[in-house]
Amino acid sequence: MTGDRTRRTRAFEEVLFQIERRITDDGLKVGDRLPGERQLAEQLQVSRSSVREAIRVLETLGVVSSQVGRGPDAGAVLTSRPDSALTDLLRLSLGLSSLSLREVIDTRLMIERWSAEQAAHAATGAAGSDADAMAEAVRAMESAQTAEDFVEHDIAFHVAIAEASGNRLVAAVMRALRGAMRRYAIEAVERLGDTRVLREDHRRIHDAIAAGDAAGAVDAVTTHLAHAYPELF
Amino acid sequence: MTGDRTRRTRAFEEVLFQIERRITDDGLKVGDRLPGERQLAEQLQVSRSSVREAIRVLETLGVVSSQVGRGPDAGAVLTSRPDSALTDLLRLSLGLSSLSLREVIDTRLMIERWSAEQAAHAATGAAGSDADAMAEAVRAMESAQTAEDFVEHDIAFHVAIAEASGNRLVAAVMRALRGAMRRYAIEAVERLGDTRVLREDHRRIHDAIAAGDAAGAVDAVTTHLAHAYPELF
DNA sequence: GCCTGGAGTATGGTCTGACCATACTTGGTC
DNA sequence: GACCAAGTATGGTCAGACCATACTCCAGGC
Repeated sequence: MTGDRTRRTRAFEEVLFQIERRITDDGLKVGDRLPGERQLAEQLQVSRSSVREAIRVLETLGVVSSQVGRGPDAGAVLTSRPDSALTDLLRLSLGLSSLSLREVIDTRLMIERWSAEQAAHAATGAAGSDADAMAEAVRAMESAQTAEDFVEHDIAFHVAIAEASGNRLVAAVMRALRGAMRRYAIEAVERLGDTRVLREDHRRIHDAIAAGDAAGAVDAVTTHLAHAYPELF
Repeated sequence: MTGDRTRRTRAFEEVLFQIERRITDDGLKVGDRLPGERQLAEQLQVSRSSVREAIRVLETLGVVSSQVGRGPDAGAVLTSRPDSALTDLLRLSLGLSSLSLREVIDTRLMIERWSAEQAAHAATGAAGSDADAMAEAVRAMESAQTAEDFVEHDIAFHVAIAEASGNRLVAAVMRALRGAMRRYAIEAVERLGDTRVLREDHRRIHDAIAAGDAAGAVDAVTTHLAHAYPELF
């Protein structure tokens, strides 16, 4: 017989399960520390290597952050940085061609339209820091000299819109999308040469959001993405 | 001085980098195999533990799958299962309270509306298997006896919509969202008791998509989510 | 010639124990 | 009180061993 699908639970998976159980049952919060690797190994009756592999998984998922040395901040501390995990995931999926650029860009369009709409609705309230970030990015793009520089601030601008939506999950996905597409974006800007159209689009988006004009913001974003990816429309 | 932020790159991170370089440069595809752990360790001049930690990271990201034993399928094979990584990420973020249920549900609403619209547009073409999956899920929900059972088929139905959109990234996010929310969904169904309204909503969504009525599909989905989460509207 | 069963072997999974670099903690010295 | 050196707990890394698994190969029997 070949291809038996059942697989024994690996030791590090049991460690993962136990750590997650502690998080949910003991109500651990961001900032709390996990026991040291050696201590955890003894408690769970596994080797330190297995504990390390489990912690590596959690670190990959952005749930813990390991610090060497000694003191209150040393060891495995619970954090929350889902961005890098999402970014790595998308970048690798693109590299493996198991996702097409088209799919990523369509997703971006969906998020961006939604974020712009939400941000415009929220604009009447506070949202000061996000608005500042948008304005700052728009300004920085005016003086960008290289494509890398331009894209960096372009990313900051669009991420600021997503953050202004008030939804951290959507913002995290947006950051991941742009991070994974960074390389392609730089190439696209270099190919384009002139960024005047893009910069004008940014101003329109910013103005519409600041004015609380949701429909206008959605429209401006849609136009902008069409300019940025003419080959897909 | 305290809190120096610079950190030496760890050995397994170098391994990660090298593996990713091979994927992009050598054009490795899903199904291709990586060298064995021992061989990789020797090639990169690191210990096997470091190689293992790198592979564990890639496995967490759903990029490789490790099989023991010997033969063509043994070893670390490149795959593409971003779902579990996304699911774990969301579940842990919810457990750590670094994401609110509100944010997850709002994201779901965004995705679901978009997917329904796209699926309706695509309905004129083939999309046979997704339509089948939807119909099958609708049928199964009629005969579900327990809340667990109902939610299982409910998830299948909504995932089928996302898949019918034709965007694998959106579908993966949808699967992750529902997977991470499974527990809450079961509780919600138990609290609700009567699922007639939900089942009627599903039929409306299904009919609208099958008829290619995009606006109707979006509307039906919005109504459905309002029924499913009355406390958020 | 074909099938069958056992030996061989490459794979990941796990464990042990050691050593290193880091960074805080402690305590002594001036 | 300020400063510096020893102590120590932490993660990071390595080497080497052993196990379970699952395929490969080959000898033997039919």
